[in-house]
Amino acid sequence: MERDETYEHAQKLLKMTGLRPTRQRLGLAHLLFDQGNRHVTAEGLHSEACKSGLSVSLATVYNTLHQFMEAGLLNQVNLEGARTYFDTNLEPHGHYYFADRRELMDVPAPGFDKTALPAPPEGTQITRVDVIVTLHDVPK
Amino acid sequence: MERDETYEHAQKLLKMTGLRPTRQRLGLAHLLFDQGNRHVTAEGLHSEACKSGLSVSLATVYNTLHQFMEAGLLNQVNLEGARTYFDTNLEPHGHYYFADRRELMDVPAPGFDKTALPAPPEGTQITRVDVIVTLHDVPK
DNA sequence: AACGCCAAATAGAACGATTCTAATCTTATC
DNA sequence: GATAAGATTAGAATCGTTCTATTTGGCGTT
Repeated sequence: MERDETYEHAQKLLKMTGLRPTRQRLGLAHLLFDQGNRHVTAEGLHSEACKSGLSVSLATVYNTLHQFMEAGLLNQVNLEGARTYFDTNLEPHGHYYFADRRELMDVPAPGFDKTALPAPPEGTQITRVDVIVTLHDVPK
Repeated sequence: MERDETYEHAQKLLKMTGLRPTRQRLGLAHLLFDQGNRHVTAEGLHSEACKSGLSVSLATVYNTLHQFMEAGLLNQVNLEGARTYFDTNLEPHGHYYFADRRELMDVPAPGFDKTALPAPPEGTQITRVDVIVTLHDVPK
């Protein structure tokens, strides 16, 4: 019995967004959304895709990640060192950044209340709130 | 009566840190610390220095900003787009990021409690907490 | 004031992550 | 299966930043 490669779930997501279900987008959607919440970089996802046998260029990975962002399927996380991470968890939450390992983890309880923020200055509106807790290994 | 260019305050700061009071470091310290809290980028500070008649290279601005960080005179703020800002406000606080203007402002009341964060995972310690509230102009 | 040592400053090359460009290939439609 | 619009591609270009090798400058000693 063969492995099912129809990517039903990914198909459905793409249909929702109106993006054409190309081989690359399907494969990337599958990697991103069919295994629980993830934090990926473009480079990371690209090499993962290549390993899994999906032929896709780095430029397309960038394009696709941005399109998924636009479509509201992903969130961006910005942190030190120019590296951008993409997060499949759409709930409001914070992040632990394990600096020594360059890895991200959701903070279960962000410990801050978005609604408790002071009203933003006149003529502006809040578009995102990022809470990043940077961690280093304790030297022993 | 001539303008006083001895930069007393800057001199004092450099003495405290043990960094040699070179012309460049004095000038930059003066720009950074003698006019209230500031948020600067390396590029921004460099062009400001040039305009004010201080001859300094971009590399030196980067070096100096990092040395001031090491010395605890500055904090770094990381946000989208690979651009790093340096902040002279050393108190714990959050930031508004005016995305349309690419400008930073301190958030008077951060609206979160650092102590309310869950204990970090075993073997790690919190080295920084960044709270960034991104704002966009309201289209009217 | 001249000497010399070493830290600091410099220009420009190198770098990593990302975006752009122009050509080629796919997909959906007729 | 021809067509047009959209998607993918390799590689060049860009941005902010760091590195490198060389020159300059601060400062304690003669």
